[in-house]
Formats: sequence, structure tokens, C-alpha cells
Amino acid sequence: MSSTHTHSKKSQILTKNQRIVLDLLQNSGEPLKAYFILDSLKKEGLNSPLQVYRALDKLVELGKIHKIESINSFIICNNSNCASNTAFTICERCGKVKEIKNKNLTDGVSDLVKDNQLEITRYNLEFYVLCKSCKIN
Amino acid sequence: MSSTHTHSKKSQILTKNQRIVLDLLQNSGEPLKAYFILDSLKKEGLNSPLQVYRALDKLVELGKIHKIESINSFIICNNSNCASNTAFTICERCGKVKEIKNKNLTDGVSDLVKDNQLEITRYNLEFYVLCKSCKIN
DNA sequence: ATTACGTATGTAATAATATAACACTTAGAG
DNA sequence: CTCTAAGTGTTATATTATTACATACGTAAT
Ligand SMILES: [Zn+2]
Ligand SMILES: [Zn+2]
Ligand SMILES: [Zn+2]
Ligand SMILES: [Zn+2]
Repeated sequence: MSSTHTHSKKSQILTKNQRIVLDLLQNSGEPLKAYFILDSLKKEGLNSPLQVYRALDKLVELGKIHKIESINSFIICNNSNCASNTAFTICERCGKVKEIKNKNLTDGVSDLVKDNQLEITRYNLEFYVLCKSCKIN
Repeated sequence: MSSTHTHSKKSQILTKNQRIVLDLLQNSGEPLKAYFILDSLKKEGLNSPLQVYRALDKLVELGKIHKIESINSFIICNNSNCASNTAFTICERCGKVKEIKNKNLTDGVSDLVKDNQLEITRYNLEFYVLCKSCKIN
């Protein structure tokens, strides 16, 4: 099948390690920690922390995943176009994390920083909440 | 000396360890890392990471210092009333950190989350910038 | 095809950050 | 004084992340 198929951009094709790390995060949907990812992917051939961290770094750089700084965890990007501006809610009780998609909020923040002459290159917003199910119980 | 002098609120008085850690952060003005603090305060009698982390935890809880999550560092609060809502700029080139005091921005963010019915308990905003001196050079 | 180059890989060792466990002390409340 | 909550000191250990180095692989130019 296929002759001389030119992959126009090598950089858009994930390597094996990047692929399996991304797939795990995709299937999980939750934030995962690097060493959990390592343990989970032992059977796929990942043997060392560095293999995981390298894949994570690249995926973050590509914007396919995000790091949630306050919990040292990584989560699949749930948003079509973050452009490295990220915003999350984190439940203070159960730890559940959601990426904020609300365009009003993110645009509002962008406007605010412009209005206040903060020339930012990107931002990361972590909002702590009590999630619905935690509020009930 | 002193007869029955009642410290109305014990919780407002810092302990020795909390005091010396706070003083160091105060005098520094920059974000410091826990193990740097430990090394700096060996001569003051701090011998173990736990002594530092315990003091830091308490000071964060009291709102006297903040943790900057993306660099695992702690900085004196430069603001009279953060109420655990924090906002920083971090230079992507030199690492310089500033606490944002801009009330327009922080109020604006609070309004935005209200407008969008995010019931948050607190937030931490980390804005990445190219600081003035880095922009020049 | 050969070379050169940038990127990725595999592996071992180690650094940096943070917490658990336990025995003991201190200071305030009643 | 006695009880209790909070803080201390210390050792050990867990968790998170990087350095260093040798090797492989894909692309593009020669
Ligand atoms: Zn995203
Ligand atoms: Zn919850
Ligand atoms: Zn502050
Ligand atoms: Zn700078």
C-alpha cells in the first residue's frame, strides 16, 4: 500500500512513546501522574521515568495535553484551541479536575490583562472549587 | 516576668520556626525554594525539611506567604489582602516573579467567575511574561 | 549511497521536592 | 493542675524530575 507517501510534516506525527502516553491520557480523561503513567505503560515497553517525561514534555509543547501545576499531573486537552492558555477547576475535596471551556471567561481574562497592560505570553489559571457531587455530600 | 498576660489569640503569634522562615522570605522578596530555605537557616537551627515545610504550610494557611505552583517556590505576600486568591507574573526567560496587585484584574476575574456561575472557593493565576529587562536584552 | 543533522530512544544514576511515623514539648483553656 | 491542640525534632522514606551518555532513526543535501 502507498508509494512514496510524503508525510508533509514530520512534526505532526507522534512517535510511539508519545502516542501511547497520549492514548492513555485520552482514554482516562482524568489527570494522571507521571509515575502512574509509567506503571500503567510498563507492558507497552516504557521502562524509565525519562521515557514518560520526554513524551509528556513533547505533548505539552504540542498542546495536546496540559500539566496541572498544583497537583503535578497531566490531563488531555479538552479544548480545541488553548494555545497554551489553560484554565482548570480543581475540587478541593475530591481532587476532580475539569478544563474550563468557557470562552467568556478565557476571553475575559485575556481582555483584562490587555486592559491592564500586562503583556503576557500565556497563562495558567487554577480555580479551586467544591464540585457538584462534593457539595451534595 | 509578666503576670497572667493573656495572648488573646495564640494563632496570631508565630512560632520560632515560622518566624525565621517568614523573615527570610520577607528579606528576600523573591520566591525561594524549600531546600534553599533549609540551607539558609541551618545556622538558625533548622535541620530537617519537615521543619521548613511545616512552617511554610502554616504561613501559606495564614496568607502571609504564597506558593507559586509552577516553580515549587514560596514568596512573601506583597498584598494586604489576598484572601487566598493569588495572581503572579513569571518571566519565562529569567524566572522573575511578581505578585499582581492590580485590583482591576483580580476583581475582574472574580466578576468573571461569578458571571459564569463558577462557584469557586479560591484561585491561583500564573501569567507568563517577558519582563521589562528581558525584553530589552 | 553516504554523510550530516536533528530528534528520539534506552538505560542507569542521581537530584530535587515532599511526606510518614513516632516520641516529645509547649502553651492555652477549663 | 489537667487536658488538649499545636508545634518540635529526628529518622527514614516516598514522590517528582533531571543529568549524562551511548545508540538509533529519519530526512535532506551531497
Ligand atoms: Zn486545553
Ligand atoms: Zn469534589
Ligand atoms: Zn498575596
Ligand atoms: Zn525576565
